[in-house]
Amino acid sequence: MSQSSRKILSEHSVSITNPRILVLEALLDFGNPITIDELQLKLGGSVAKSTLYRVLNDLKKINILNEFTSPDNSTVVELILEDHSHHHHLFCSDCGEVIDVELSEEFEIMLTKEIQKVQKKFNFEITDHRVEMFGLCTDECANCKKS
Amino acid sequence: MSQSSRKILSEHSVSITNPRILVLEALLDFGNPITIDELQLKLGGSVAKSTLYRVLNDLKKINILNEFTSPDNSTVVELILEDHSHHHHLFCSDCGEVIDVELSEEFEIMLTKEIQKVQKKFNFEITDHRVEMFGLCTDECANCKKS
DNA sequence: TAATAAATGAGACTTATTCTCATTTATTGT
DNA sequence: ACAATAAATGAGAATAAGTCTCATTTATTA
Ligand SMILES: [Mn+2]
Ligand SMILES: [Mn+2]
Ligand SMILES: [Zn+2]
Ligand SMILES: [Zn+2]
Repeated sequence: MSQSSRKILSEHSVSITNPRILVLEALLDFGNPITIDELQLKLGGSVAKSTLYRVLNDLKKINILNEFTSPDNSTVVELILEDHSHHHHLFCSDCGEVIDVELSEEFEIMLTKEIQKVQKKFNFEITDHRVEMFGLCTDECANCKKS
Repeated sequence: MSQSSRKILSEHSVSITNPRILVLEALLDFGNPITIDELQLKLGGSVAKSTLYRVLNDLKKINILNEFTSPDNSTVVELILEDHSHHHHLFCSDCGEVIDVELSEEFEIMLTKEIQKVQKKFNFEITDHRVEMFGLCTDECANCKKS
């Protein structure tokens, strides 16, 4: 693990520093999309707040970090790994969990065709897309209030 | 216009007040998704900041306002009107413009099927979804830097 | 029109993110 | 391994979007 975070940094010609290693390892270890709050908890003060944000920006710049806003307005980040294929997200409106979702290849193909139509219609160059789904965990979620 | 904003409010049994009328008319007049900054500009100080946020929350509560975050992290709002059908959004990463996009019915049907699969797989109750597309205006945008 | 509840404005407050700057650390060439 | 140099860090100040408080104004209703 310590190896792979260093490797990731050197592969992207970014200098290898302790905060960067710590943040990368926290992200690798968690393995799922994580809010910045949770990430800070996980780091337990080992990285200064200002440095954490700087490191996250560094990772965004080298395109290995994806950041988005959840419906409750918390900032969520996730590593983009090599084996990590294109996917989308499912959000629980109650407990705030964010789940990675892969949609079918046929669906993605159809979406690509739609995007091509939109590009033409609006004379846009579309470089990325996102499908987000919102709802409620209906089962065995310890954090969801089972009203 | 003054009529329809009053009508909207009374139809939703919300009391008719000046700030609510002013905000609704600004949104109706603009007609497109608008950032809160732009909305404040358009209102030109006629509504206090605290009141603006309260009014926007009121409109969300009666389900006639949609709010989302653009890729540059500004908050965007848009009215949900009766004639306003289900649609998605296209964002210019350069000038920040947000454009309403309707995708084909076949696409939406296929997406619904994908969502059903996801519901089963994760035991979720999915209530809403969003498709977002990101890119660049390639033409005649006064605000886009034509690098 | 009077009584009552609801909404507003002004500004204080909160809090996520950015910024500053003195200090520490990583890198590179010797 | 070492010194020189540039880059990164930590601590905390600054910024700013959004919320909250409370005294005052306004809408509703009878
Ligand atoms: Mn993900
Ligand atoms: Mn829209
Ligand atoms: Zn849940
Ligand atoms: Zn543009």
